[in-house]
Amino acid sequence: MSDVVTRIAPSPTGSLHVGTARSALFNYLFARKNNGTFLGRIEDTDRARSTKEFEDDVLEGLSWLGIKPDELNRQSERGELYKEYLKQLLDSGKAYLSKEESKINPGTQIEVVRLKNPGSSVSFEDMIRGTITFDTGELGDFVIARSIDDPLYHLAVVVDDHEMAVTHVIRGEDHISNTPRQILIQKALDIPQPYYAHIPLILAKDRSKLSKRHGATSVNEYRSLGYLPESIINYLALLGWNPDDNQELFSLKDLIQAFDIEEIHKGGAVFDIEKLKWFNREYLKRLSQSEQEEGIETFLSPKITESEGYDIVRLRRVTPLIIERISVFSDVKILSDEGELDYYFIRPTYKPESLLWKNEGTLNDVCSHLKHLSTILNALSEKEFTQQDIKSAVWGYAEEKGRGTVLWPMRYALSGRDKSPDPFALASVLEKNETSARLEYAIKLTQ
RNA sequence: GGCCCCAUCGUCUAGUGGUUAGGACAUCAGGUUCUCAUCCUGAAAACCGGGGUUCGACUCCCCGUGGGGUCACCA
Repeated sequence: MSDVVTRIAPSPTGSLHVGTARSALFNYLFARKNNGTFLGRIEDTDRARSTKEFEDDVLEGLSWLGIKPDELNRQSERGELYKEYLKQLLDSGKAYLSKEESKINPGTQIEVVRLKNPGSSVSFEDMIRGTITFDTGELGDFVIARSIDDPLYHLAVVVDDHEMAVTHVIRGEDHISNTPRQILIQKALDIPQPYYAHIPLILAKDRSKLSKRHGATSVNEYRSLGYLPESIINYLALLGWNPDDNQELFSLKDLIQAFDIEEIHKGGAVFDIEKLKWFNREYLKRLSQSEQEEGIETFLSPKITESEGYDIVRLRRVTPLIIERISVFSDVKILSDEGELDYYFIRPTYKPESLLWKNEGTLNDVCSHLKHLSTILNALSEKEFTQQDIKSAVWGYAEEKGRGTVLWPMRYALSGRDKSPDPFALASVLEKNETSARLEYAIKLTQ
């Protein structure tokens, strides 16, 4: 086989769609697997709808995911090339100029270029689906350029894939019905046909093609929610492709190793955000402590970051506890908006009755428990104020008086919340001074 | 509607003629030091239907049914 060349050919008319990202990924994987080249080509022949902003968005998205093309081209810069091929087609009589009324601007006359369609039956070998046959009769003499200087998609694609020596066209299933047209152009130009592989579509929950109306579809949206590129890559790869074994976690390197284009499925796959979240959590756990801190900090509410008790040391201690409760960094925003993270940084206030375990017992009992706890904890040095040490110090007393009756008020005094991490973790994270201050506050409340 | 593609738990999937149809996510139940989360264990959950072929079909063939894609002077 000659050197493998694949390509991703997005049109910059929108933000990088997850489907485009997956097509790019499969092209990237196939190229790398075969020591080939992965090309990028901006398909901006529709100048009215293409923008520089979207182009940047798409390109940035791809490099963020780690699948940046080896080379990049823009169709808008290759006009001369298409013109040459168009002339060749015209000269050989395989295409012709046709004066007709514009469909876009009714009333005005334009001269489009149409391909003379022999109306033959066309078939091609799809690497994923096998032989696909079309009767091209119904296609008629379709338009391949608005004018000699203004090529349309099908012409540009065929010319570029040929000029760039693309060997494998790996693209979405929605292009299957475009393929016969492109083959017709290839035949008219007498240029060879690349290998085709049409990958299944990413579907929404209702099993239709995933589009904006179904919610977040662009890579950038997920990126700004704090999803990790590794998890998006991993998830997208497993949507429509699977290795032989039960392995689920794959780095890009692993994917190149394991990837086999023949194993890509034929049926579409529903995009399941829950599974994506699961992947994201797995990669979140594998992040370094400082990366975790940084991610958390960007989503913490101002109420917390601007509070007096907020500092980076506290954040550092608290990070593992937060990571345990989120699957995406943006969950931090949800949690902090709900006040679930306040107590790590801000001293809580609450009604004294809340300190009662299951609403039983008396405030008097609670007071004496808290006093005893305070004494025990004060006996510990700041260095000994670890989760383990605190637990061993308190455990005996809790066992003796009843775990709930002791632990609930202790935890509540530290968090002011019905739900929170356990009191030992809380105390060690808050450190000795803040812990005793909060206990003192609770003791006062109960007196 | 024409043409084309597809079809295993709710979802992603393993399976290539003989399996208790396996795994993961989600769900539910139980357990782990008070609550929450984590973690552990377990449970429920699928071969679209009908014909063939075959000693034997989830696996092969045909026909239905269902779903999807596409029918531009967009890409």
